[in-house]
Amino acid sequence: MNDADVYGQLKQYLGKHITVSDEQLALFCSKFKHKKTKRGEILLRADEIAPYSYFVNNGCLRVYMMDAEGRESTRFLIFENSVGTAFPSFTLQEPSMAYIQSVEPSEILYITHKDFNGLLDTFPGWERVYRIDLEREYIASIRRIESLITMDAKQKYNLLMSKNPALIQRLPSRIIADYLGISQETLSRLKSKK
Amino acid sequence: MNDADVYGQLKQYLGKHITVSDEQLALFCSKFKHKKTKRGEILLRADEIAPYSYFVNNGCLRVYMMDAEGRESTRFLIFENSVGTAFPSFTLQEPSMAYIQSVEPSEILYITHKDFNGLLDTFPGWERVYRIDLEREYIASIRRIESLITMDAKQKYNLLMSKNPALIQRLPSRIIADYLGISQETLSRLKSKK
DNA sequence: CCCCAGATTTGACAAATGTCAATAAATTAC
DNA sequence: GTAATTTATTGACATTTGTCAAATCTGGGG
Repeated sequence: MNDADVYGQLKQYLGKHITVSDEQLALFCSKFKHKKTKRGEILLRADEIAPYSYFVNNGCLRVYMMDAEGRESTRFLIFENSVGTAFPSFTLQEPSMAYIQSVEPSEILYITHKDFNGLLDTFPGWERVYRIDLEREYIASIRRIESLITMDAKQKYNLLMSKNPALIQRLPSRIIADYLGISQETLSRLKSKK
Repeated sequence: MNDADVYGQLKQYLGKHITVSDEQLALFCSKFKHKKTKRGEILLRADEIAPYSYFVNNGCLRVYMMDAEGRESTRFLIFENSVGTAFPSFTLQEPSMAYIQSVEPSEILYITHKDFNGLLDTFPGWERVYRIDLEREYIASIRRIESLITMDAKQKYNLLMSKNPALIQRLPSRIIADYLGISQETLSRLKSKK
């Protein structure tokens, strides 16, 4: 894939919801910069204000918290062809509770908060696309809350298996465990028993 | 409060974000119907498609799920001066996993899905107000996910106490417990110990 | 104002999950 | 390819939380 293609997936993502001219698309994409990350690279640290929102071309970003004892909890995962960041920090421009890490070597696009908000004011249809995306992500978070307040460890794991098996194959089980809010030992036992 | 005033809070809510003319406000409000509910009244049952989104003038609505054994889990609470519904069902117009119940005698406004979407297309500024509200609620849900995957029962209760003491005073502890995803007995013991 | 259904508390016990430590397996970096 | 490092598994045990049952409390409706 040459440099001219790095915006192809972003254009497709936008085109799924609205139809815009090629010049408009080019203008939209010009706000995004391109970057390749190494495995394990940290893109944001806690207490920093998230400057960017990311579109993942390939690879995976992980938004996670760390407690005083160094224990990590994965709040969110961002895979190919989706947008994400440390959402509260980016949106409110306040210090982040979370880190962002590239769990795989990834190829990503990123946009500043200022440019992001600028597009909302100036780019026709972008506020709608973003709003619909927000609805989708909010619904996903509601489903996750439901599973967290109603299910035990095995049920949560089985649900993830059925809804997102790719995630389980792809990520180390340590991350699966702290995404589900259980210990790695418990997860390991679930896998062998069931 | 007479009938002419039932839209006062909704107008204030809208006015917090954008400035609109009185006629526009009146048009906006005309899409909302007014209703008083009894304590315990069910507004939506699981498997129904949520027809309405609600603005609560006073009182409190509760969005909850019920498992096969009849155990309830509170997904969401909607207090005065805020908007809410069984969000996934209302937004996607698909059968709801959740019930909506009025936990107190309440006074509410409600709007159909069709009118809600109509306003997004026709009412200047409404998509923005709604989008910003979505961001706020999505952030709240992220915070809740964080507390669910990182905290034990006592920590979750203490957090709720510090962030939302009114909620604890106002609602029966059975509901507090299933909002936190713990049993009422565990909650009762936390309260006496700490 | 009283009664009663529902809510809360408490006790005894069971089950689920976490913690710590040791070992085994896998993956990365060189 | 191999050593070094991380990751995953397993065992033993502690802790938390859930479950069921009974007793007590409470507040809303008549």
